[in-house]
Amino acid sequence: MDWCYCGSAYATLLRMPVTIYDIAEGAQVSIATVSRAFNGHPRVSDATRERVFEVARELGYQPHATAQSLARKNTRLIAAVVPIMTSAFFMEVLRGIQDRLDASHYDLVVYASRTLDGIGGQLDRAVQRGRADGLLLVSTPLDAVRVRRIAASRQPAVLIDAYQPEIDSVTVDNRQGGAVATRHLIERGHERIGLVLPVEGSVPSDRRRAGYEDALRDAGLPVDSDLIVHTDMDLDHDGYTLFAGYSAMRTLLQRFEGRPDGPTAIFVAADVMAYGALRAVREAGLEAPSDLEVIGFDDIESSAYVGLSTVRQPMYEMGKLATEHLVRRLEDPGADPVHTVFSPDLVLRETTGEAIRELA
Amino acid sequence: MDWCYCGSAYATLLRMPVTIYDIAEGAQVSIATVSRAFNGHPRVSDATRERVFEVARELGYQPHATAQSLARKNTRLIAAVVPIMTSAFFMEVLRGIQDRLDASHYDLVVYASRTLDGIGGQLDRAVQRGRADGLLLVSTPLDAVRVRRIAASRQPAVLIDAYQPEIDSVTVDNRQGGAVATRHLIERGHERIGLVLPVEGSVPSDRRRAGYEDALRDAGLPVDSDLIVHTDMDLDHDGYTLFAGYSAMRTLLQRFEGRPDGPTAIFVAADVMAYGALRAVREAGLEAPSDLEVIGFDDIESSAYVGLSTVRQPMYEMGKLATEHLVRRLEDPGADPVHTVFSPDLVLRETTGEAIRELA
DNA sequence: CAATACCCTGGAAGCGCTTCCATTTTTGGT
DNA sequence: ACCAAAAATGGAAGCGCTTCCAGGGTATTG
Repeated sequence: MDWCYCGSAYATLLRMPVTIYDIAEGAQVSIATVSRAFNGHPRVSDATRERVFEVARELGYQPHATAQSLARKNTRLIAAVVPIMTSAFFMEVLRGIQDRLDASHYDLVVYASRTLDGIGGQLDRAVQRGRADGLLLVSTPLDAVRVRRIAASRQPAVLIDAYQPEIDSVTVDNRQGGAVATRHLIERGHERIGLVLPVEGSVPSDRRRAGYEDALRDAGLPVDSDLIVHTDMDLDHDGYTLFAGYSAMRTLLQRFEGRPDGPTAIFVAADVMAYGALRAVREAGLEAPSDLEVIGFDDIESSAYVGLSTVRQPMYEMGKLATEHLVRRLEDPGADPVHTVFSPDLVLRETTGEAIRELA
Repeated sequence: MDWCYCGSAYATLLRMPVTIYDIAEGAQVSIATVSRAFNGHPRVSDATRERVFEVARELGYQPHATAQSLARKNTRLIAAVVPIMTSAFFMEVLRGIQDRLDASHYDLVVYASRTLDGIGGQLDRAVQRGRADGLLLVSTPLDAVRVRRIAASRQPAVLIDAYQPEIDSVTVDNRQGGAVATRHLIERGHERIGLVLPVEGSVPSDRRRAGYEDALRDAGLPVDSDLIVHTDMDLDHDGYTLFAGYSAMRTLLQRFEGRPDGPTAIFVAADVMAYGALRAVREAGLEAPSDLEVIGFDDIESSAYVGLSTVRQPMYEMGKLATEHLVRRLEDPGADPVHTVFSPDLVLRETTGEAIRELA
């Protein structure tokens, strides 16, 4: 090599970060050319490109992400806002998001909060100007103010498991799911069907409850509020926890203790909660499905092991599709909002009397 | 108000993003003063500060995160690199990280990959200059090259569930954990103890195996490789899956079918896998713990429901503590590496013959 | 009342990159 | 060999903020 990059050598000596200027100096070109070479711009001669890369490699140059973001006016970051809630639900959605993002050049910033209250603050951080290029909001309830703030932020957003007319969304039909689960129990001959729910006010569970009532009414059965129980504690994940299901189920069991009109089947609004409910059932000396049939909602991974009948929500697919929409909208900001609604599927296993079958 | 910010009004009209210049103009001060006001700099008169905030609120100004990052030379972003592996494990660690981060001004970028192969690329993205201020590497095996690259990136890093002499780390003593689990089975009178492992080469599981062998040797029992089985499939999460446990267990069961020297107890290297293993046991017409006792490793949430005896790994605490270390190091870059090793705890439940007890 | 100190504020230089525009060099056609 | 067109390159202006340095105003002190 007959060129000399004293400046760079000096920088190296001081362990200074290597900048585009060092490369320019080393390769005897302008920084504009270095930039173009690195960005695959066509108007750079092969010889120059080679030389630039050579020097860059030698000096261990990496473009500075923040500087690129500022100059390009985009961060290559997607923000996902998540109230952890059912952690398994979140995990699956996140997997879907990640998988789609892997194929893009976006990285993922996760804003998680433990409660619905905390979620507002997380959202605000995510929406900060210059933080991320797009927003993925999972199970995030939005008031009008926040919807406006999101619109004002000019960041494309996609809702997952939540709905707003003016924003793209990917949801599952919770009401239909609730109806499907309940109808299945009805078809199995049950007339007294219990319902175990997380805290009041959670939108998805309210809709599942609506579906439950639909199915009962369609079958000409009464809706008995004695058969419905909300978690009153463990608000940590909005009541979508094993323990919340356990304690709610105990409440229900105790309520009907010694009475002849107790439930013969239970619809639990989330699989994690159903695990807890099943535990309570066992502790009461009862057996599922012989004494009490149980069906959940979600179909998280371990439900296959537990043998829990449930309503499957395509969580992974929802995350993936939402990300797909977001990435598309990032490239083409116009276009009307798209709303995708998945239909939940019934998955039958032991807890509603299905025989054990092989996994996979 | 007697001042006028025509420029700002104009900007608002065009829906241009509001910058520090608009605020400066509106409040009749320089941008330097606006910046100082927003950063809580003491040398700003109360009157000026008020005026700046007033205008900012009116215009809906938010500082531009990227521009701040470039000027401040820090991103207020922490990168967490995670091979998803046992998703429950990851979730718990992530919760710990998030909880600690909530109390700071850092946001979290998650780099996840499905396999150990993919993790390298994720790491490279996370390490990019100007991307994040610090690194949290969960269960990430590092070769010498990567260790050097991390050092070169000048980003503080903390390893979780992995060890490198020159980098801060938070781990659990997997070997001890393996020994604890095995010793418990030995104490319960078992002499033929099976071992179910994920793919070969996973560092934590290798150490758990070492502990298993330690305990056997200490008890004067032979290490019989026939009793040890690795997953040969489902490399998706490195074999840390329900199905991988199921299939490995089936292999083991078939191997000893009809033989009198089969295992009477099994140590499964991860709870998720243990769920699959238990399933295989049931399908074989056996019952845990009466026919076969089973102990897992991790103590993920649902294990309490399943009644799985296991070795508890304080995942949440590990994430939280690692983040604590990282944040500290971010403020004080010097200082020698700190290595924290947690001791795993034995958690006894039904699958090793413990009676059902109440939850929580 | 002048001198010293202290506060508050503004000017301006970056942070490291992208990209428009202009200029120089090369290519190809005749 | 000459000219127009195309290709390659450089100059320079940002992107939106932080922060150093210095200037000017007001308050404090001898």
